Amino acid sequence: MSESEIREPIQKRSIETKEKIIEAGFDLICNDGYYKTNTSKIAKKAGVSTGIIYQYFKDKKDILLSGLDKYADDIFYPMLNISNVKFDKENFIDIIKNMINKYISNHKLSKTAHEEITAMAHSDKDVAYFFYKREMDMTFKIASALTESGFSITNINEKVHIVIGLIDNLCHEIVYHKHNELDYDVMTNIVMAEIVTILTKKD
Amino acid sequence: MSESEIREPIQKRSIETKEKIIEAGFDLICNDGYYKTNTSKIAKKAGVSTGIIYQYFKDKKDILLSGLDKYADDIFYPMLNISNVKFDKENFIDIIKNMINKYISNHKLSKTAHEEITAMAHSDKDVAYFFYKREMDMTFKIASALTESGFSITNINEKVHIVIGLIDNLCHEIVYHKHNELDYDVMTNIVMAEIVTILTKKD
Amino acid sequence: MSESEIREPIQKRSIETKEKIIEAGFDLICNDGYYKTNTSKIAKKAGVSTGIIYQYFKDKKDILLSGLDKYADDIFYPMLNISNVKFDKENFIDIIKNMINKYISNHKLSKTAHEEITAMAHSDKDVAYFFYKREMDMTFKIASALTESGFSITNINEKVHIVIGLIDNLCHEIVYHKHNELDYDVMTNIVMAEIVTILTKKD
Amino acid sequence: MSESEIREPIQKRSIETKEKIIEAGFDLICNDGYYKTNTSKIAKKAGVSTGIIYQYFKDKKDILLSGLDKYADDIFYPMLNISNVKFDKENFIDIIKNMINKYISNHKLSKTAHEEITAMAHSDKDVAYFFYKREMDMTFKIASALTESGFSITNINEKVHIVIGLIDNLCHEIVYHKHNELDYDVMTNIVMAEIVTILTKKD
DNA sequence: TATGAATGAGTCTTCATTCAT
DNA sequence: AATGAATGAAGACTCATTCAT
Repeated sequence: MSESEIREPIQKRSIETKEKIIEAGFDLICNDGYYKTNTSKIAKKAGVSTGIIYQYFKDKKDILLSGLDKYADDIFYPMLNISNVKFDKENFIDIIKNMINKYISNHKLSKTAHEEITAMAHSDKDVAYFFYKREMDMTFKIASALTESGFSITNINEKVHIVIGLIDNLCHEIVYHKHNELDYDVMTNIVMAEIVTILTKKD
Repeated sequence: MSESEIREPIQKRSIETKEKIIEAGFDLICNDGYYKTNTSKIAKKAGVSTGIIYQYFKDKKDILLSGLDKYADDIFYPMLNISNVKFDKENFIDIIKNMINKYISNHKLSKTAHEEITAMAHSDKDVAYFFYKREMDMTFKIASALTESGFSITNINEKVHIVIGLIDNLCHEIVYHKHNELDYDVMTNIVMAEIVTILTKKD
Repeated sequence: MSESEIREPIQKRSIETKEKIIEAGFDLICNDGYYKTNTSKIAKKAGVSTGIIYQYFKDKKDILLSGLDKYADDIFYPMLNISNVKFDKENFIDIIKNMINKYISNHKLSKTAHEEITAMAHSDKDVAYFFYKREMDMTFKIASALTESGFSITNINEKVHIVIGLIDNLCHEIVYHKHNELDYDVMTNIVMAEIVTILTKKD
Repeated sequence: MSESEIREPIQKRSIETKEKIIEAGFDLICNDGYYKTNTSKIAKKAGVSTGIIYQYFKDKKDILLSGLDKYADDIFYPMLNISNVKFDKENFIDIIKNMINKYISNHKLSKTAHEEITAMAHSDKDVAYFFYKREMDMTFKIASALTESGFSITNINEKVHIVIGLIDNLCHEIVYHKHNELDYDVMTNIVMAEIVTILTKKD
């Protein structure tokens, strides 16, 4: 029906406007949730009119998706930057530990963001697809890093994927759940040991 | 003063009405998602009037919470029933395997339900709290079962919690993601082995 | 998507509400035009809330269509009532004359209504279809009336249809255009004579 | 004071720009309807910026009106060209037949255009006025042509006007309605005969 | 107890028009 | 003379909740 073309900004001013909308919109969605964020709030926060939003974005969700493109790596995959550091047998444990810490501190930074976005990833197919791809990307990247660092691991993708899940769960548990009955230092050590086992054991 | 009290049904008919609302509401929410389910649909499906809903429930979310109370165990923790089966060293692997299969088939049965509810668990604090408690319950139950079956495991709660997470991730991956690049049989075997390692290794 | 069922009113109150909305909506559309009439004006004029509109009507156009169902005969086909009067060779001219007068006076009564609705009939496919059917209905009715009154006319439907068009044009011209250069009495006489010729001439 | 004057283009380029806007705008309005055509689509189709539109046109409707000035004769009064051909008693029927055919084929060429513009003529007073004048123009032109061709007809304007209406109705019926119950060949013949009667009968 | 009619604030989105460049 | 970014009021429609019966 409405073939109102989405404009790809050319002028500097409009590029800035688009960025402002993404930033404001993503920020609100991360803090308040997708359903509690409305376009007028986004416009207000971005300091623009509501109308302009629909010149740069197909709809509200498009803002979220753009925000993910722009910020998801920082929020969800901060370890990818660390992984530039070469893995090697000696600093292996430390690097993993580092990744976990980085991951946790990052979760803490944007506590609600993780939750709100994760919620969307479970209920919205576009967001789900976004993460579906990212997860594989990350898996491959880490697998490559390991291989390049001299590790020779069978079924490496499967194993890395499992490891990422382990870390994810651990961090989530630590940041959000705070089950008093669990000892997180112990848990972290178990997970760390597990990771080592998975990645080094011959099968 | 004139706070409209939520009625706790006493008569049989009232109880049935309340149950019908819970069932209809939870079913719709599981299938379509919380935000796409409205109270009029729920009333229609339950065969009651919209007005009556607010005599048994505080608000729409209250229906979801009630539904969780009633159905969550079946949907999210089907292995708890299996766990009545005693663990022992010999059938240990089989039982785990069974749990995983049960878990997967259950996920498949109510594919969207898991996703929609998980989404809520990440964005709504009440639902989050519900699962926060359930997770610990399940952890303790399984830990007890293991202990009663003669296993002697240090830091058992932490380990079981990690194991549950492993299984959860695996099932989710298998049911929803279907990353073509991953071999799920291999992945399942790795996870299985991992579980055994975690639960049996002396630390 | 939105399966918000349209309610068929049961209670007396709701039937009245629905009628009020149709009346208010159709009246506004007839006076101001479809595009200048908005749902909140309709609600206000009907003395109801905007929300209730969408329990009885699919959308704004549904109100128009309902209005047509209810009022179109009075506005567009007032001659149909007259046509109950039997045609016969003697009072034939008088009856036609009567029809034309009735038609004209009716046009004058609801001057803008005719125009706005005619506009819609030319731009909206649903409204077009509504009149598509009505036109044939009217043609058949008049044709039957003629036949029953003893007229024996070949190709009667075609002829009646043409006659209706002639009357329509004449009335429209008289009511709306008022071309000063034309003598409407003369014109009426010509049209009348023409009608007689068409309906009585053997071909 | 600071009324933004509408510019009358003098330079060749400006004139071309204005023409492009008229063409694009009128084309879109004819195809999609006035309300479904927005200025940004017009600008895009014309290959100009939205801003420039308001330097040549007072508002959106001004474009439509300009389009009518430029194209209406071709679309709505194609027979006027034919009427250059002299009427005479011998080829009279053929010329009328020709006019009808030309009219019909023209309607078919721009099916939606006729409908959309007719709709506007019934709902917008400016467009209505445009056609109000054109109708008389055409009536006079054809009347003159007939007179010049040696016909001597009383009340010629009234008669020609009625004839035009007959043709209009016929064509509209044939092109848009397609009532299966009507035989259009028969109908055309009746109308043709009628026209001859009207224009030749002494009264 | 129960009904279902009614509310009205709130949502996303559109678009003619203006304005800074 | 021209651009295209920006405006913001207005529109159709939704829905959790309340209320009259």
